[in-house]
Amino acid sequence: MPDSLTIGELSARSGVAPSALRYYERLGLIRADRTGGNQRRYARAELRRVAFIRISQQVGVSLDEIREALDSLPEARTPSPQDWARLSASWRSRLDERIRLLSRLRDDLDGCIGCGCLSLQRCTLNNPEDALAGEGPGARLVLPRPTVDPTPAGSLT
Amino acid sequence: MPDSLTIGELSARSGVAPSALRYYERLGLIRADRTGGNQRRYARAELRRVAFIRISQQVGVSLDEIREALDSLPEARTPSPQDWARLSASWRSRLDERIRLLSRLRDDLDGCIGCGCLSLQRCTLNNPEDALAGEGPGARLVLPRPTVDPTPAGSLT
DNA sequence: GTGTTAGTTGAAGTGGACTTCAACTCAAGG
DNA sequence: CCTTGAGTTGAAGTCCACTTCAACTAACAC
Repeated sequence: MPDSLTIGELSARSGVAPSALRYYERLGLIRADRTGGNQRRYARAELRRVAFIRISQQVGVSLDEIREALDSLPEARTPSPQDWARLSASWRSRLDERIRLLSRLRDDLDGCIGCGCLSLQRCTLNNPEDALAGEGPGARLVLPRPTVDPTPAGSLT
Repeated sequence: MPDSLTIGELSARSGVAPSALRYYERLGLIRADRTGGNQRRYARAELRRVAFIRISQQVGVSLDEIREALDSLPEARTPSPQDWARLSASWRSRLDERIRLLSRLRDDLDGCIGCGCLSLQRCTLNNPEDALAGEGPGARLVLPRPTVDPTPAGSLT
C-alpha cells in the first residue's frame, strides 16, 4: 500500500478521469508532487479533496466556488475531520434549498397535472425565490431572470 | 388583449430572454407566425410550451429531450390539458429520482459530517448500482464513471 | 413624417467542464 | 535491454445553452 497514488490510481479510486484530475490541478483544486521523471504522485489526502469536489458538484456548486471553499482549508497541516465537516456543512443549506425547490416543483406539477392547466398561475412555481414574499409584480415563471416584469408574469392566457 | 404576442411580450411573460426564445425556435421547440414585416407573433399557446420548457429544464432535462417530448404533441390541434398533463407526468419519475438522490446525498453528508470522515465508504453515495450517472445538466454523482473499478472504489485510505 | 423603441438576421462569442490529440517520456516486467 | 502500458505537455476541440454584435427594418406614438 503505497503512500502516494499515480494519476491512474487516483482516477480509479475516485471515479474521476485523469484528464479531469489534471484539469482540477490546473484550476488549483488539487495538487500533486512529482517524481524525478515528472509524473504526478498524489498524497492520500487528495482523495478526500476529490471526494469533496464531486459531492459539491452534486449540490450544484461550480468548480470556482469549490476552489474558494478548498482554499479555506489550512495549508500548514493536513485538514482535520472538523475541517472537512465545516466545508461539507457549508453546502448544506444549498442542498436543502435545491431539494426544497425540486419538491415544490413536483407538488406543483402534480397540481397542474391534475387540472392539466400548466398555467402555473396559482402555483408557487411562479415565485421560486420565495413563495411567501409573493407580493407586487414579482411573480414570474420558473427560473426567472433577475429583471423586473412589466406585466403580471405567469399568466398564460 | 391581443391574440398574439410579440417576442418582447412573450419574453416578459415567460421570463425567458428574447435571444433564448429565438434559440428555442431554431431548435424547433416553439414556433411563431410572422407579420408582413417579418416580425414574430406568438400564438398564446406558445406560452404553455415555454412554461413546459422551463419546468423541464428544472427537472434536469436537456433541450434535445424536451424537443422530443414536444414533438409528441398533436400538430393538428391545440394541445389539450390532457396532452400537457401527459407530458408533465412523463418527467415525474425523473423528478422523483432527482429528489431522492439529493435527499440521500444530504443524509449521507450529515452522517459524514457527524464523523468528519468524508470517506463515504459507508455511504450510499458510493453505491455505483444506483448511481444515476449522467442525468441532467447538473454534475453527476460521485463515482459517475461507468467503468469498473479495479479497487474497491471510495476507500479513501 | 419623424423619432423612439422593438424587432430582424447570421455569425461569432461566452462559460463551464471537460476531452482529445500528437508527440513524446517514464516505469516496470521479462 | 526491450517492450508495453501509463504518464507528460500545450493546444485545440466539444457540448450545451445561450448571449452579443452589427447592420438593418418595423411598428407605433405624436
